[in-house]
Amino acid sequence: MSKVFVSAQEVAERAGVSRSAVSRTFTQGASVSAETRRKVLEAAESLGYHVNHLARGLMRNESGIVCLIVSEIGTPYRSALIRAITQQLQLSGKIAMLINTDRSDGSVDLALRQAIRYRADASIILSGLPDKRIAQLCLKSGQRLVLINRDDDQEGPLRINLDDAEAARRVLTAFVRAGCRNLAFANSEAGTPSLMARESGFIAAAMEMQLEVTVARYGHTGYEAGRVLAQRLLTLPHRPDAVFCATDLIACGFMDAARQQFSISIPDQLCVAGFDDIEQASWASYDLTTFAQPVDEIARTAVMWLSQGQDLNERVKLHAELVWRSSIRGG
Amino acid sequence: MSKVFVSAQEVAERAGVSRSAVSRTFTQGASVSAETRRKVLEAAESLGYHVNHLARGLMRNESGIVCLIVSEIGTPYRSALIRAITQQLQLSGKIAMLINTDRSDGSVDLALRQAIRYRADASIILSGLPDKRIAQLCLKSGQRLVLINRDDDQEGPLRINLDDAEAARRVLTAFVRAGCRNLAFANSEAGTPSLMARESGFIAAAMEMQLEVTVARYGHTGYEAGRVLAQRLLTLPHRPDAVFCATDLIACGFMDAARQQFSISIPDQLCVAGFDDIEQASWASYDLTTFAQPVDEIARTAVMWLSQGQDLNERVKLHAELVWRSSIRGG
DNA sequence: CACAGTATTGCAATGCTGTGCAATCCAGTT
DNA sequence: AACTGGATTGCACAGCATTGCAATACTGTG
Repeated sequence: MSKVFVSAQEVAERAGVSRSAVSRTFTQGASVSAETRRKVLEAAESLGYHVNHLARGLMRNESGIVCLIVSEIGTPYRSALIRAITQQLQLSGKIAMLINTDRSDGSVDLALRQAIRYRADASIILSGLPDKRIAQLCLKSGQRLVLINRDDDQEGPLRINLDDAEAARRVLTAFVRAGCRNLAFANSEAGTPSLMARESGFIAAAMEMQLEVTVARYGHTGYEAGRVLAQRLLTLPHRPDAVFCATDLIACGFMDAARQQFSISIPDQLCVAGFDDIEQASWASYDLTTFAQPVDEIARTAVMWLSQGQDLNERVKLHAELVWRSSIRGG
Repeated sequence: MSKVFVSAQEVAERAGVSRSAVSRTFTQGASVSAETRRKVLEAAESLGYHVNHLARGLMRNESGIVCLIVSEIGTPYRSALIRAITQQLQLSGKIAMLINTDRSDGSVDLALRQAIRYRADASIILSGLPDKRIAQLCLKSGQRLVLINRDDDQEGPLRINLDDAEAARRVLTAFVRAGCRNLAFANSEAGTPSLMARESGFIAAAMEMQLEVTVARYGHTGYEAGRVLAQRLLTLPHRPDAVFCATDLIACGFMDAARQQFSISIPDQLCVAGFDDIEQASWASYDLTTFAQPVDEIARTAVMWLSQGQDLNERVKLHAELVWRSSIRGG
């Protein structure tokens, strides 16, 4: 309980060198003789010395910390993304600070303030959008910002998005090829840009083929919403024979309700598509045709951008690959 | 790209006070007049000042950082626990650093070293066990350690575990009451203490009732393992009529394989129980009887212990509540 | 052996904040 | 008016590591 970390000073004394020598031993590319280095490392090892990154960050004006601002951490897609990002960050010598914004809604701003306090080199935002003023404050402080799947026209941050509309078009083609004419779109009420892009992309593609789409929206983006949406859409006079769900979680709920409460056989009587390719989509009970979020590519893109000095204010659109499974006929 | 954070010095100049006054304004319980406070806050707001937690941590010898050392972040149970812990940490004014140890295997030690470098006040370990020497180093530095679900006899850390054996006993009772006699246990090869405790607890309870248990182990703890285990156990001459799966993920895989490949009806021909109560266990396709990991209680216990000064070296056993659903007959 | 050139090393300043200590201010009291 | 006690305030040091600069050690060459 003494809380005594050993400092470079002590290592220096034990090794019989100056404090600078210790510092240089632990700094990439600094000039130290092999002999000094050996003595320092030995002393450090025996005392249990570790460079104090707080002090280093203070001095270098670069903490090595990257803030991950996330809501709904327990969700399959989010947690997969977190996994990928932390891995990439660690590979490039940085470390992730995780901020959970599930509580209130001003909390993204709170999170960004926290990021500033710890002098994070960057923040990666996977939940709501930050207030423009605070985002500017971050950028002005030299902190970089990455927005994932939340389209925004602010200048400065890197914005990574998927080709949602393109994906929606492909789903439509698949549905039509399977002989479906009675289309539906199952969405949540969250209204995030990527969800809305899937919805409007789907509707637009349908319109080109003279087809109509019944849209239903309900609650948060999750399994339960899928069940409720199934209740709504499958009790319509013209029952849909194909439904594109805005996310896999919604699709799972939808499929379960369709089978158990309406005894509908998938894909014979109803074709279903999802989005995200969460692990559960591949489970035998669902075997859902869906679009894979390129989580590793997203993570690589974000972290690479953080390491580069130039090219602020960029916009990247990544491709979501169709993963064909048995929830759509034909293929 | 200027990377210029505003410092207390600048705020002091703008407000026409000393730097100490600024510091005191942002320190709980320090003595500042209302007028000075007002001037400081105003200047701080207009300049966009935020206390530098790196410097504060350096000075106070208390960074406010808690390291979460986790493997398999994308897994439902793990991510739910991360969510609960980050929430609790934030409520008590701390912040989580997330370290992903999925890569190599010495990585828990690497992670702890990282924790020391950032002078984390504590580390919470949800993955492998740390080398004893390094754990000692952490404790000696005044860093606290929490081990969740990984029993270990080291002195110093808080160890939080569940009553796995007790749970196993209750499952057995339920199986017997449902008329099952041909018992099986489906485990992974991971061999973590909690998994093994469930296994041996189940076997011990069965033995008391003169029943035998067929044990199978395979691969990592996940859905795929469940499928393989089903292949093995359901092709035995004496096919089991009840199986206790070490985790819900295994149970989901097991159920899917049982139904689709063996056309077994659950719970009529086979009773299934799981452990963790992940979200998917409540999905209609599974509706799995299982034990709820008290994630919020775990998180509260851990964070509370971190805030208290005394009582190092403690051992806490929490209760996993049975969640009764339809995968076991009767109820 | 002298000298140029390079590799090491130590000094001291720097980054930012918290806090003990002494000085100062203010209000209230006799 | 002098004095007392408490609240504020500023000074200066501490905490830890990085790094420019100048001094020193070392290597090789003519």
